[in-house]
Amino acid sequence: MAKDQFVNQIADIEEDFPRWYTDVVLKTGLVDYGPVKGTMVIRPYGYAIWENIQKELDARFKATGHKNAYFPLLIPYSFMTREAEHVEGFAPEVAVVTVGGGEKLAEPLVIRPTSETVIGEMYSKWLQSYRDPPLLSNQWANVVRWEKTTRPFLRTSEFLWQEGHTAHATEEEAMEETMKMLGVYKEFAENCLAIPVFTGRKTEKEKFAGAVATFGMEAMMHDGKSLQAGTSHYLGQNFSKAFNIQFLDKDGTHKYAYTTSWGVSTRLIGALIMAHGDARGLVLPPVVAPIQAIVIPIAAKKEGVLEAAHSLCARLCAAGIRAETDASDNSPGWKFNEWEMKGVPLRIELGPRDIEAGKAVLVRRDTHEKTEAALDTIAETVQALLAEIQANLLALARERKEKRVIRAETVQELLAGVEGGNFVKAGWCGCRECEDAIKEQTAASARVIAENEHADVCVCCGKKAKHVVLFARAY
RNA sequence: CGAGGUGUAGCGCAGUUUGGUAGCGCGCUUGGUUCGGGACCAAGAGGUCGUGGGUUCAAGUCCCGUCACCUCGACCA
Repeated sequence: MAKDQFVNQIADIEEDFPRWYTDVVLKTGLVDYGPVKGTMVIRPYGYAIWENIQKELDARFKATGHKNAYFPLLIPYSFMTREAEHVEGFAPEVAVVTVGGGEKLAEPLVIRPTSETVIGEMYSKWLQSYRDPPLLSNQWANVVRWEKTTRPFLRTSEFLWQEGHTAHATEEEAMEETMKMLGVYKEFAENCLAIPVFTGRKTEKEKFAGAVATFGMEAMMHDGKSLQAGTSHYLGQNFSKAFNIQFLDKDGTHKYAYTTSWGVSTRLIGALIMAHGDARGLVLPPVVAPIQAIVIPIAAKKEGVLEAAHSLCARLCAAGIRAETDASDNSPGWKFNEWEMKGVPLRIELGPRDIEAGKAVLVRRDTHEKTEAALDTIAETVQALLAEIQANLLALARERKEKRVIRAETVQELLAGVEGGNFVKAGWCGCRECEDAIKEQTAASARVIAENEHADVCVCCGKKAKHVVLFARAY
């Protein structure tokens, strides 16, 4: 089969990955550009992925004791300035409302870039007694950050996310929460998105503005670059002091709480696309795929074919499978290509020959393997295949992740490594100068600090190494 | 913010060098034949050429400005 038979709609994934990405997100109907620079419209097919992500994550947040709430979009500008590092980090990219109801506002309002400040303000009211903590909230919301360069899902001026915010009585509990939620993210990424991730602490340079410590999960994309897929911050008492989040302890004294925040965004959809996509387009893991199985009637106008397709589809839906029938007038070949580009995990072909034989043809998106299945037991067969596809995608991503991590002893090796599309582990002395120098010479940044690993010397300055750091070029 | 590129029908593009009737492919509409890897025939609809100004008898085409988007880099969650 000729290669261009499949890919004439989108740029070559190996030749021009950025173009491939834009082609795919637009042509599969995930997203469209909004009328304002840097904004995106998340179209139904893309939003359905987000809804599936939300469903999975929300259940995990609730299982770990968090409750959903909603805090206001508009935040008094003065709130931003109460935490010194926070305002320094976010001031350059906030959107500010200065006029309301036709009149200039006495105090400008920030459109939230994140909600630590406004939630801190509320927590200071709600936290009174030592009996109150922990406060465990999550909100699903939009945030605005005035980005200079944008790409759909990866970096947009406005995006959707969840942000968890918690307040605890002790440092230990807050730290435990921070790590627990990082673990929740990691488990979700692997089991739902089929994306294995690297987790670990961020360097001072890379941490969240206002945090004591930031922990991140990093995912490897098709081109070997890294995407920060989620973060969990230990905020210490930075925000509790700035917003006076105190409680009266058993000993009769007021104590500042220890807070955390953690978030993942619609960027995860970008991660999904760039981690699993191939020459034909999207490859979506069944757990989050909007359509898990697409039924394609062959010779649909022949007596009984369309009816049989609809009834097969209804049977799958009844079994809890997200299935649809493509009853459009396009030719079967056109539909095969279209639904492959859209990343549907399983295609089911049903034609007159199949109906007569009481079977259907199943084609996997991940391996393109064709099998036949008896119509009587098709729901079970499909369920099993979807589970196999989910597992296979994770296995493939794991294999790539393991294969593409190398170790470097010199900056030259580090450079060669990232240029070859690898993540590179290297010793680091812990100083900012070396981190900056490495970034400058290799265009790679410190993604996370690797745990339980040892290196003798810093890859940059040759002094004694404090940590092993995972370096990569990043989105 | 720096460098490069692109704006012409819903989408993708040609036409701009050398100013002179607005084109092509896909898609769309109607009817018919098809259907197991992007089917075919016939007849149609659809464009103030991103935008503002200038030059000219005449501007998609030349000149100046401006806006938007894309890529790479810088900056940044």
